Amino acid sequence: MSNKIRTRFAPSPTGYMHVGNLRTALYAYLISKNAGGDFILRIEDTDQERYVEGAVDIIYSTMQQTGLLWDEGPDKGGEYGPYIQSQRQGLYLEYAQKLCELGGAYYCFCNKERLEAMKEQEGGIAKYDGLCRSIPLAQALERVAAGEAFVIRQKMPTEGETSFDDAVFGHISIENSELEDQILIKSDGLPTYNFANVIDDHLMAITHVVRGSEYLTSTPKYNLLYQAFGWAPPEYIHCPPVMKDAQNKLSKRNGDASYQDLMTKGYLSAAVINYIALLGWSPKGEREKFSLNELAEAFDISGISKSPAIFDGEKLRWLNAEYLRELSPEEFHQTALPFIREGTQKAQDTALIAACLHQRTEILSEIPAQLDFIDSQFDYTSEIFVNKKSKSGAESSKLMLERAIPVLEALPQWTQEDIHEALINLAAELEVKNGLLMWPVRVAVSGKLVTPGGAVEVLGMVGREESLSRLKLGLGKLF
RNA sequence: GGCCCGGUGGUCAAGCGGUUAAGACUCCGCCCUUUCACGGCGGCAUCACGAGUUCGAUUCUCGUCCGGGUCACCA
Repeated sequence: MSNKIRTRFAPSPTGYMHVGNLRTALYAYLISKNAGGDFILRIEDTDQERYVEGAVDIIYSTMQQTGLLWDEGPDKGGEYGPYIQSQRQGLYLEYAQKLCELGGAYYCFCNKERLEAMKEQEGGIAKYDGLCRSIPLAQALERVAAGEAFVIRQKMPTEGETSFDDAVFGHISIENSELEDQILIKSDGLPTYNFANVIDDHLMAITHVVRGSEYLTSTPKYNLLYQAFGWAPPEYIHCPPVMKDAQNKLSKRNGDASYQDLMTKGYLSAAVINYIALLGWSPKGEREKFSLNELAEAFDISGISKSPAIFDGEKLRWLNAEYLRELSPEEFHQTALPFIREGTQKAQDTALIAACLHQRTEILSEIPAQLDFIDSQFDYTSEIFVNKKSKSGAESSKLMLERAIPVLEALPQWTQEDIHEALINLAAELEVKNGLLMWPVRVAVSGKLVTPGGAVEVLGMVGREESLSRLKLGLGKLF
């Protein structure tokens, strides 16, 4: 009826959602949304042995958190349901039988022993020899009725070649002699992935098939299936793989690149989506930051690259930092709060801490370690009072601390404004650069060379009483 | 091994026969500055190799090398 674009993401519930999967889902989503089309979620669980409990929930939650919302799916319904392959079982066998009648497939009664023996003879790599091709359909049907075990195989042409045009890779052509009579229906009656995929994509009216490039060479087999049924094949958009390094694809076993892992490390969902969109796709202009909606608007299949892309954690960090910085002070305070509390329980003014952290945080999980000086002070030596750039040394620090302590003690209120004013005025009075005074104050209160904030902020974070006591302690180290 | 695909700086990448070969991350330097960071400015660094086509190749063709994928009753 309509020419609406329909794409689908069709994962198998076999474990975690890694970045490569997520990117495929993202591209499928973007391609449909760019054209105002529909995005369908289908669960491909035809392999009962690899099914992992809870995997479906991970798929749901990941897609929801990232905003890849589906228009039709198992939980949502739609006019092409059901959207879980195990609930469509009977369907596939029916179509396979029909294909046998059409001459595109045949029943095969060869047992696994024969197949394995054949493979062994050929040195590990052997195509099925087509022994059962010659069994007349009527006879095969009788054997099936008699209860004999069988599979259904696709009948490949033996000559010529089959080709198709991929939206990314262009024209792909494969000799038919390379193609095996692949199994469509397994002996357990369930379809293989390749078969179920074709049936479902057709029945669900999928117009654009988006998937990894590992399917590139099997696509001719798909098209032969479409042809045998007399159906129009979809557009194919094969995506290059996401790599961990030059040799290895990104995978759960290789590292920690699952979406969930990134979330616990303190990455923002929007940053992850933005980053992986750029892994293998390049926008027209020079802009790199895109929200999901902006991506949908800008996405263009012609920008998808053919070559593999290595996942670069450095750049993700940078992008994540950009997203963090874009947050309003309130938003940042809120999202960082759990991490701030992990670093300090005593601190009163978490808004001040958040404000200091805001421009220095790349990933949230780095926050606690930066705050370790607040609740308790580490021991340090007087060496940290020496800083070349501030021209600070032991002698100057001693003097600065001696003068700063009474000034701070005399402060009626421990606010950032008052502390700042008092210290700036003191420096002016002593006719020294701010840095010369600020350095010893900051290191004495924190005990650290690097802190998320200057002297004024650190005093505020640690609090009046504790700060003064630490300043005196620091001064003591200088004698 | 057969077949398919790919190869621009360390990484992501633009580029479609003539460019000083964009841009981003990283790294380095300078400025700003109350440490670090942020921000600003500047810098280092790339067309895998060899032929051919062409007045001219990063762009086209072939070969070599390197890498990936695929050849399951897995998806």
